[in-house]
Amino acid sequence: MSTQESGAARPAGRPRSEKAEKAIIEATLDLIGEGVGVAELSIEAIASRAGVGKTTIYRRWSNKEDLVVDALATMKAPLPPLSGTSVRDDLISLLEAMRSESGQARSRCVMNIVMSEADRHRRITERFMERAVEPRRRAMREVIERGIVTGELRPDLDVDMGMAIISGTMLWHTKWGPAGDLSPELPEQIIDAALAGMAP
Amino acid sequence: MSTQESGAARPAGRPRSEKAEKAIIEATLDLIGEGVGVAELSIEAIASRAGVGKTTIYRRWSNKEDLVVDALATMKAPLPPLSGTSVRDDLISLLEAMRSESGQARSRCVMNIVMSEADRHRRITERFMERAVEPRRRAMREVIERGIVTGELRPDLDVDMGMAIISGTMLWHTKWGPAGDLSPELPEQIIDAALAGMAP
Amino acid sequence: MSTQESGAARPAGRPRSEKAEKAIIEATLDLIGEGVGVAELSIEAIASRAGVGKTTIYRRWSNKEDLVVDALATMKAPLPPLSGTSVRDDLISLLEAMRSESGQARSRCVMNIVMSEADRHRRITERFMERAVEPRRRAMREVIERGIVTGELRPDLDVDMGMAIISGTMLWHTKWGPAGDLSPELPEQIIDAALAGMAP
Amino acid sequence: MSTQESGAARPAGRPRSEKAEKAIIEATLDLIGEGVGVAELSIEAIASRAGVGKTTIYRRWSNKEDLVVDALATMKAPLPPLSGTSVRDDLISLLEAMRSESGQARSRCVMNIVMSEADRHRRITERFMERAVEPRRRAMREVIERGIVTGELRPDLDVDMGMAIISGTMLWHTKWGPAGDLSPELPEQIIDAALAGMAP
DNA sequence: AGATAAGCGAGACGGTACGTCGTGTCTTGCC
DNA sequence: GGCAAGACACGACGTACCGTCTCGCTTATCT
Repeated sequence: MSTQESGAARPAGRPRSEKAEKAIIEATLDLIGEGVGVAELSIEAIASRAGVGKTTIYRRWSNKEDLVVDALATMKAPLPPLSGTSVRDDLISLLEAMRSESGQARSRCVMNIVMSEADRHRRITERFMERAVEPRRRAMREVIERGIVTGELRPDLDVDMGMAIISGTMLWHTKWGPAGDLSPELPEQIIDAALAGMAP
Repeated sequence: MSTQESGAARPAGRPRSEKAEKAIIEATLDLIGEGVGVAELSIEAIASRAGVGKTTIYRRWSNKEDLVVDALATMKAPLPPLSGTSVRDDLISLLEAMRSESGQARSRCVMNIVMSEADRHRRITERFMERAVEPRRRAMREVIERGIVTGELRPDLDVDMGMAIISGTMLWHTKWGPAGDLSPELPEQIIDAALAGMAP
Repeated sequence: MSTQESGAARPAGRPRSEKAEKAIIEATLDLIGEGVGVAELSIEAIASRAGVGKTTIYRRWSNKEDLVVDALATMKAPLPPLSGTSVRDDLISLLEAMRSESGQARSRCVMNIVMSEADRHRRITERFMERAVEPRRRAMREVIERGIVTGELRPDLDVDMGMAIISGTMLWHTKWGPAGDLSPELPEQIIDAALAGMAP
Repeated sequence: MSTQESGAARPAGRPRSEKAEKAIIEATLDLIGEGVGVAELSIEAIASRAGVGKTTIYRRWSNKEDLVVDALATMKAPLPPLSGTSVRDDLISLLEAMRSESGQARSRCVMNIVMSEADRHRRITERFMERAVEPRRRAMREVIERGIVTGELRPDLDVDMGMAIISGTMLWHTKWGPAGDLSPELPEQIIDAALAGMAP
């Protein structure tokens, strides 16, 4: 990596340490992954875990929300490859990606935060949705619309409602389903039940 | 009333004030209703709003979680009267009850807490589910099972999955749907979409 | 102990328990004797040690100061018998009484309180002086005045100043003298030194 | 002074504020000067009056006693200039200094505390004695020893007893004398009475 | 090479809330 | 009506973090 970007006007003085920045983000996600909520998340703990002074954090983010927004935004949505053989298979793949991700502590905690802070810290939710949820949403929409075209799904299907049914049912199981990890058969079961009302 | 209850040993000293207890619970729900999360919820603020000393709170609940558990548990589920004319009507009534409740700030905040604290404060969720969610769940199950008997629903319908679809889709709209209040037509739309896959 | 005093007009209801009263006073003096100052002296501790409810204390004394005043007032000044053979002997007897008393923890603590609360709780001091100090003062004054009459002391002696010298010197040794108990020879030494300036 | 002491390792981080330290000490003495005893002396009140956080106090002194010890230790003994013309004049000067000081509320309260906490908080007394009482004691001893050399005082005089008589008599008047301020003639009267027994 | 300037770890700062304890008052049921 | 027990509103305790502010360095660029 070049130490001299040609185009940008560089401010005087010592440049900010990228290493510190990464350590801070990582420490934040670490703590979140341990189930620490936004409120309990203490800047002091982040600083200490990142081996960094508090000033170094506050110099970059003016408050905790901003930091969390940026930290969560680094979580990307690893879209599964879709075989394209059938709508059913692709939808199952999408749900299976969600299911396996929900098995990881960090992802589950991030999801909790995103959902729980929806009211108090709207920006956290918004930014995260845009970066991490929207791509999946788009993928699911494409699959469904393709299904309508191919005749696998009813032509008068309300796409939004269809997506809501699939995602919502999955969400329901994640939050209220029997404790412990989700069964591997769940995506298939959900899709089959949902398709029953969508097939022509 | 007899001054001498035979069975229970009445403890010595001044009995605990029911008034104080109610004021504390009410103040807690008030603050929660203003969007204060469990973490930001300060015992000092509750005490002050309830016009009560902190000791009076700590005498009853040894920690914040216990208090919140009890406070949320007082939120009862006002089950709507079900006409019983058809499965469709009854399910719409159930969803409509949820929709109108989600319009109230306090209920919405309570729901947020219950969902967000699911990991950190499992007991909050458990107790609330048992007191407030389970009755509705039972009602919905009865409606669906009755529908199977009357032939309004497919005889081989997986009741649990059916409930997950309906509740989950509603939940989805509550959390991720277009901002602002839910449309009054939503319950009807959801039920119609869901029934499409459940009708015989 | 009779439960029925003949003469006094008796108020209705159960008479106050003399036993409780004594226990309270005794507990108070006990605690004071352990070096607990007026401020640290907790009504709760007194009640608990006396095996008495707090109400029983507050029914009799409206505040801590009143209780302490009464408690200290029960400490009497056991004036030593004065041989009367000589002024010197009598003065030594008086100081010796003070010396031996200062060896008892309770007396020493009481003295500390009386002296230290002089400003804050003037009534404590006043009442105690009147009951416990004044009699000794009077005794010493009589000895000195008798000495003037008998010619053992200078006829132009300022009696008040003489008393101040003797008592003050003793007080000084009590508070600032070498740590530990006062030497048995001290009274004699003080009186001899003081009489040097008082003899004719 | 060099800004770079070679030997001492300067601790990292922001140095402690001398201003805060002084404000705390001053607030403590202020409150003591208003007659607040050690027990009633609340750290919260000191912090508030000093415009300082409680932490800033606890960072320096782990308990109230330590703080009071340091606060009282800053009270210096402003020794009066001694003319040296005669033992009598010098002793009167010393007593006069004590008298005028006892007119100031703060000094009087400090004295009360030092005397009353002698048992409970021995360190308060010890440190204060060393810093504030010992210098005066030394001055008085020098005057008296000089008097013995010059022949103004008896050669066989017990110096310690002489000091006890003078200081003790003064102390007596301070505590038990007629209420209100001490008479301006008192020092002269005491010294004359005391010297009567010390002159050759 | 030296001056200038911002970033850095450390940690003190004025605050707020914590959960505990003791205050003086009150409210029970028993005596 | 006295009594013990103990709940009550209140306020100080000593602790933990907050977000801000100095410190003495270090690390860059610009003379």
